[in-house]
Amino acid sequence: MPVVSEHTSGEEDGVGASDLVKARPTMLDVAQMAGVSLKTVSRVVNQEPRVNEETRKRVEAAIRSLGFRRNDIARSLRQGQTSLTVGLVIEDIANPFYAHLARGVEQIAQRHHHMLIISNSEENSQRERELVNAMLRRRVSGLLIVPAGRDHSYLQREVRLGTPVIFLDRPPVNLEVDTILLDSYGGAHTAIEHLLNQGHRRIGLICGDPSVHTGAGRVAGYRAALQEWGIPLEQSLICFGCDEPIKAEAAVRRLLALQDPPTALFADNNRICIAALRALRTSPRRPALIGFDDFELADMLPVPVTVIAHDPVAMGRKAAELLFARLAGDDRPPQHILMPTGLIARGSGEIPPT
Amino acid sequence: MPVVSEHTSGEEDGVGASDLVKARPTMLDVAQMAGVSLKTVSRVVNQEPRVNEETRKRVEAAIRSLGFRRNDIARSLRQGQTSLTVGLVIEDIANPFYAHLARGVEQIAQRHHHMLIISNSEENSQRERELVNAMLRRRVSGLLIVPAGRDHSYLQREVRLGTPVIFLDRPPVNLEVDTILLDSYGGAHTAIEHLLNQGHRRIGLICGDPSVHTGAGRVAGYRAALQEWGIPLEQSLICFGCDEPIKAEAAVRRLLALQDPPTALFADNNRICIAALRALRTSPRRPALIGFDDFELADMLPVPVTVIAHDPVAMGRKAAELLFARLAGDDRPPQHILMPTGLIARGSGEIPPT
DNA sequence: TTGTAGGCGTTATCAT
DNA sequence: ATGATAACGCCTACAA
Repeated sequence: MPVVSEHTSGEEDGVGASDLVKARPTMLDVAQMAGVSLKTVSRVVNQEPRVNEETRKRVEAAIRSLGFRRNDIARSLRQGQTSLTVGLVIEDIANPFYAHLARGVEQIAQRHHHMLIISNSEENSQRERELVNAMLRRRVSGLLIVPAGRDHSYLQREVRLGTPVIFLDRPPVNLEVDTILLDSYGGAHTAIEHLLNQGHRRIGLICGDPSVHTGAGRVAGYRAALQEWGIPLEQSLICFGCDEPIKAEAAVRRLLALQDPPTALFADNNRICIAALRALRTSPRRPALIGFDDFELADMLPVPVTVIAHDPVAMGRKAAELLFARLAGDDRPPQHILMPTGLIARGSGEIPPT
Repeated sequence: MPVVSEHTSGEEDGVGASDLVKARPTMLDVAQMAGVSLKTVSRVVNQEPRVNEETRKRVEAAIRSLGFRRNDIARSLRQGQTSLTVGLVIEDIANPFYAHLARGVEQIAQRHHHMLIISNSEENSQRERELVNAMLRRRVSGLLIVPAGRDHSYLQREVRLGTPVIFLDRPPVNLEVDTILLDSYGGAHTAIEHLLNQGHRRIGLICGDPSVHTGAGRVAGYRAALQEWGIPLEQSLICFGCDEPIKAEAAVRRLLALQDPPTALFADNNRICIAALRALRTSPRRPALIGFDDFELADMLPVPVTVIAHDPVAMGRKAAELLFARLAGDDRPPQHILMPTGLIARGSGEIPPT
């Protein structure tokens, strides 16, 4: 891996040769100053072995003196298809789940001397596609996508061309590539079973779009657990479309106002869970509550919140590791990885039915 | 699970053909297929005006058929110095403050058709410098930096070369560039004054490294407010070096164990504040508490937390807007912008002294 | 150990 | 309206 020496400073920092000021020095400039050929500069810059110690010193002096910095754009144009950059498309970096995901990705990217381009799709499939295309035009080495859209056939050609693409949190549609998902089904199943074990029989479900994969998996887990216990599904206890906090709050209030309200709630994700907590604050009732996704301060709330937890940093790391394995030649068939979840009992999920 | 047919291609899969499969089409390929010159393809791709409608259609068909995607690396090599990318160096994207900052930056970057490279310095000045250099080698259009290091003269030449550089949250050292800071002094002053107004006279301060600019400003605000009220500074009430949660927790416990413990605490930032809350949980005492930085769920805790709040998204936006103004030719002298802070009283800061 | 020639994929310039 | 040719800054291949 070629590394460039990057000592600056030591130079005249006053006004200096103001004509030279606006020109970014190239290897040619360095070569001329050092009295060698461009190729020799290239050798020094890329720490190639066969360079005379004398020459190297002279070139390095010129590099420092000019403040030369290798142009990685030109480098990657010549050298290969890649720009030592990976692209990450998420919904919103301000959501801690994605921020942690990004953290994990970047840890691995740094290790492989890659930088990370992050873009927010805002859950808009049109934007997702534009962002992906913009990244591909910039020739990212690979792509990590939390998809918003429902059709990813537009990536088929790119994948065939050899760009590693990995889907996170939600699977691709019309595309067969590596996919890393949370065990939504298992997590939801565990949560519901936990509530059933406490004696709850009427369990409300507040979730977002059930046609999104994560939503579907969690609904399926909810259903399966109830069915295993022989408890009939009650549609009035299931609230869909609660993606925005306001809708989730309203849903909770509606559930609690039912003639025969649920004694427990299961919240589909961190944002919905927090919205539910806000709704509960103004309610006389105190149903049990379990949320999918752990979140900061969950343990510090008046009733500490029981959650289905997982490790988004590990998920990001795993995805990035897989991506770099692909870049290194790993050509196994597309992998489907399920990240485990676990219940953390803190109190809110252990409230008995009333 | 939808499975996609994976025919490699309709071509003969001989040795020669498989080479074509791996080749990303260039403008030349498109030109040949459309029977025009490379330059005409370029005109179509870049939506230049003087192209015959007929020709344009033919070229567009070829583009679609080949799945051509302009190589922005080659483009920016030729066209100018920039890669339609801006770099953002922060401490840790998993910290909500930085995540929101990044969100604001990206909003503006998207508007200017730029992508965002984000990197975590982990509060390491060496890493900061490496990341900055890596970004400059990639010829980012501009740089947004939350600095970890204490010397930024290494950026002087780059700044003189015309790359806009903007410092966020902390000022540069040995470098004169645009800087956007929080009003640390004013925020801390407001917080302490608020506590003094409640009757508190012994106010503990838990902060990180006081030589970091934000820390220094907050300490100064603390000092000034006390001095204005004629209250002598007591060193035993001031805890430095509490960057890690464990240290902050220990500091709080130590303060509360004093013979004459403080009746109120001021926490330097969001992480310290949360650490303080954890320490207080196991303590019989209930001092008042105000934290710098708002954080999610602060209003939902058993004692809702009074904070000095500000708007990190707006800060990111402002920084990015300034950056693009610079790129557009704005050559005013380096700007120094102070983002306002405000106190949000929620309860913890209104506990009376005991 | 060092240098020369050519090309990566695009855009700019100048013809036609 | 279209095309030929020369850059952009670097690296690969191949001499010297």
